[in-house]
Amino acid sequence: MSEKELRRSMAVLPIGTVMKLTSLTARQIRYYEENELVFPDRSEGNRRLFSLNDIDRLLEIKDFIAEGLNIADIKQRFEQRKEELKRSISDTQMRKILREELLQTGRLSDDSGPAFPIKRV
DNA sequence: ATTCTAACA
DNA sequence: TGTTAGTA
Repeated sequence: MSEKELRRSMAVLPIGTVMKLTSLTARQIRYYEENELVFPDRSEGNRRLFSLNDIDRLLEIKDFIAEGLNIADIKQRFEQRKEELKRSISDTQMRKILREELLQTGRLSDDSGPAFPIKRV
């Protein structure tokens, strides 16, 4: 995972900050957590801590609600996206395996090397 | 001052 | 969803 992604997934924001950033009430934010739409961490004092990804997640939830979707609907959308991501990752790994296989066959040029062929003596 | 849980005139 | 009480 990249350094950038790690920062986005760091849970450091208290609910008050999240309220300002999302224009959601504390009640709504806690309610969405109750229904497993978001999963903030907890501090030692049992305070909720949100990450930037959580913020994005909450903003998406806000849009879905505005479009008239209920909690169950939103859950499904997120699960659908989850499956799509799995499928995407499978493809990536598939391509990787396929590429390596073609490289061994000596057909494809290795793009991780020089942009031009190296002359052999 | 903030946030948390639980509950509802 | 709002609001309020009693805490931590």
